[in-house]
Parts: sequence; structure tokens; C-alpha cells
Amino acid sequence: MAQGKQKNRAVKDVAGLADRLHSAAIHLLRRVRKQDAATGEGPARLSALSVLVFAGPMTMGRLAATEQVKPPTMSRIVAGLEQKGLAQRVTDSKDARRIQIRATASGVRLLQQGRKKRIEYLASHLGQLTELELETLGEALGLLEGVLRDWPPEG
Amino acid sequence: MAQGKQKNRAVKDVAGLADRLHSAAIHLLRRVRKQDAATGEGPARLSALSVLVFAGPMTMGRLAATEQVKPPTMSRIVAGLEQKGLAQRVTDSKDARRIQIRATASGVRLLQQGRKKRIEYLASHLGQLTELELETLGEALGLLEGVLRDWPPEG
DNA sequence: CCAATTTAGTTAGTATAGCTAACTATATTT
DNA sequence: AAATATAGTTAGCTATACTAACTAAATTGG
Repeated sequence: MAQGKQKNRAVKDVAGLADRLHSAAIHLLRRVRKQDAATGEGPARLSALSVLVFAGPMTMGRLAATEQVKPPTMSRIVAGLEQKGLAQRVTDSKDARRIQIRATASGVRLLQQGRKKRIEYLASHLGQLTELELETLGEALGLLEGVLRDWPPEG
Repeated sequence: MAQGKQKNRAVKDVAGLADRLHSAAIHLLRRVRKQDAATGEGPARLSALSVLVFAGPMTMGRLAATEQVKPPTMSRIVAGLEQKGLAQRVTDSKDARRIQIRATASGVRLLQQGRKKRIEYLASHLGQLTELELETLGEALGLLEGVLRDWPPEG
């Protein structure tokens, strides 16, 4: 209340924006899901594989934390990836409890093919925007990426 | 190739943007999902309920098409909503095969409460952006909403 | 008017993806 | 050496997606 009208208006704007952002994210992913399905792998596996490919090998726990899921969930996701030959478990030499996960060559290949398909699909629809509009979108994405980076796992 | 360098550069930009957009959407929804869990209902039910509340009652098939899922999936989602007293099935008087689904008062209430929680949560994190940055985000959302609107269900 | 077809939804069975609780195995601390 | 802490897995529950096969109702064609 002490902040006056400008602050109140800002809060309202942020709320509206939050709602629209949530809705847009839901509907966008629904569209793209169908393209990703062509890889034969579900979204959780593709996302985990993507982390392994772009951030390099890491332990089970770190992968779970990065993907914001509980350890048992990541255990299953990795089991699925391993069974399809897309990732490998390697026991850590220093600590026998730790398990390093890494993408196989086949995993890298599948990810890149799926990525290409998805990008072409999404891009074909974003293509209706002008250069200037794409720039605005890129700017907004940069901001959003910053918000997500600073967003602590606990809340 | 006939378009020359400017066009090629644009295509590359769009591809990168598409990839970042996809990733941001995935991670954003992962964060928000945890707030939605407080309602006691999953994302598919909340999304279907949201359609019923904001677009009004509709048939099973139309609801499935709107939510971009197959009829059996929507049958189960509605069964869940009905069991919790959040939606109701009403048989169509003109065509006994058709079933109208509508949100109950309790469904509307639950949706609005969840919506408030989710918005407050997302907004609290978007709050770190400046007024100018929020404006950029709003602009980008407008563009994205346009793209989604023009995106035919089939592809 | 009745048989064939089309349309609307449901049922059954499968897979993925999330969770908690309880477990094993290894390290660390006291 | 015993107690505790940490890393992952296993088991079992729920939700959400799919396809295939079904029921029931409406429409169409002889």
C-alpha cells in the first residue's frame, strides 16, 4: 500500500503475464509433443538425454536435480535410456556409490535427429513472424532463461 | 539458396529460438507443476476444467479436440473430474450419443483457487524483472499467442 | 422399413512419468 | 567398530497418454 498506484499496477500486470505464460507453455508443448513422438521416446527421456549431451556425463543425483525430479524417477528414466542403448551407466572409481551416466553415440544421434525435426516444425510456425518480432521473442526468451536460472529448486 | 544470406541467417535464428522456446517451456512447466499439485488434481484435469470454465460446456469429442488428446484419454480425464464432483455429464436431448460436459460450481471454485496460487507463484519469480522487461515479455507472449492461434490442429 | 455404414463414447490393455516408503550398499564420523 | 549419512534402486501407487476393439445411436440407401 505504501508503494502507491504504480506498484499495484505492476503486480496486476505480472499476474496476467504469468497466466498467459503458463497457458502458452502448455499449448506449445502439446503441439510439439507430436513431433517428438516420432523419435520413439517420451519427453522425460529426451530431456534427460539432452542434458547429458549438452552438459556432458554426470551422476544420477545431479541429473535428477537438474531435471527437477526425484531420484527414483531418474533411475527409471535412465533405465529406459540404457535399455534402448541411448545412455550408459559407468561406476565412479572414487566412490562406488556414485554412478556416472553418459550418452552413447546412438543417443547423441537420436537426440540431434529429434531436435532437428522439432526445430523445423516449430520454426515453420515461428516463420510467420517478422525479423523484428523474432528479435522481441529472443529478448523475452533471454529474460525467461534468466528467471529460470535464478529460480531455486525449493521454490 | 536463391534467397541469399539474409534469408539463411533468419532461418538459423528461428531454429535457435525454437529450441530455446521448447526448453524454456519444459522447465517452466516443471516448476509450476508443483504449485498445481496443491489443488489435488493433475495438469490434464486442470487444463480440461479450465476449458470448461472459460469456454463453457461442450461435448466429449470437442473437449478432446480442444485439448489435443484422443477420445479415450478425455473419457478418463472427465471420469476423474466427475468422480471428484468438479464436472458433470449431461446427455444431449437431440442426439443420445453426444454427452455435454460442464464444470460444477465446485469445479469453478477449485480452478480459480488453483489459478490464483499458480499465478502468485509464477508472478513472484517474474517480479525480479523490470517494468521494461515485463513489457518485452508481454509483447513476446502476444506474438506467441498469435502463432498458437493460427496453428491448425493437424500440423 | 430395414440393413449397412458412420459417428460418439467407452472399455481394455500397454507404456511413460511422476511420487513416497523402504531397502541395499558404500562412505564418513564418532 | 558402531552409528550415521549419502547414493541409488526396488516396489507399489497414481495420472496421463496411446491403440484396438467394443457398444449404442444416428444416418443413408435399397
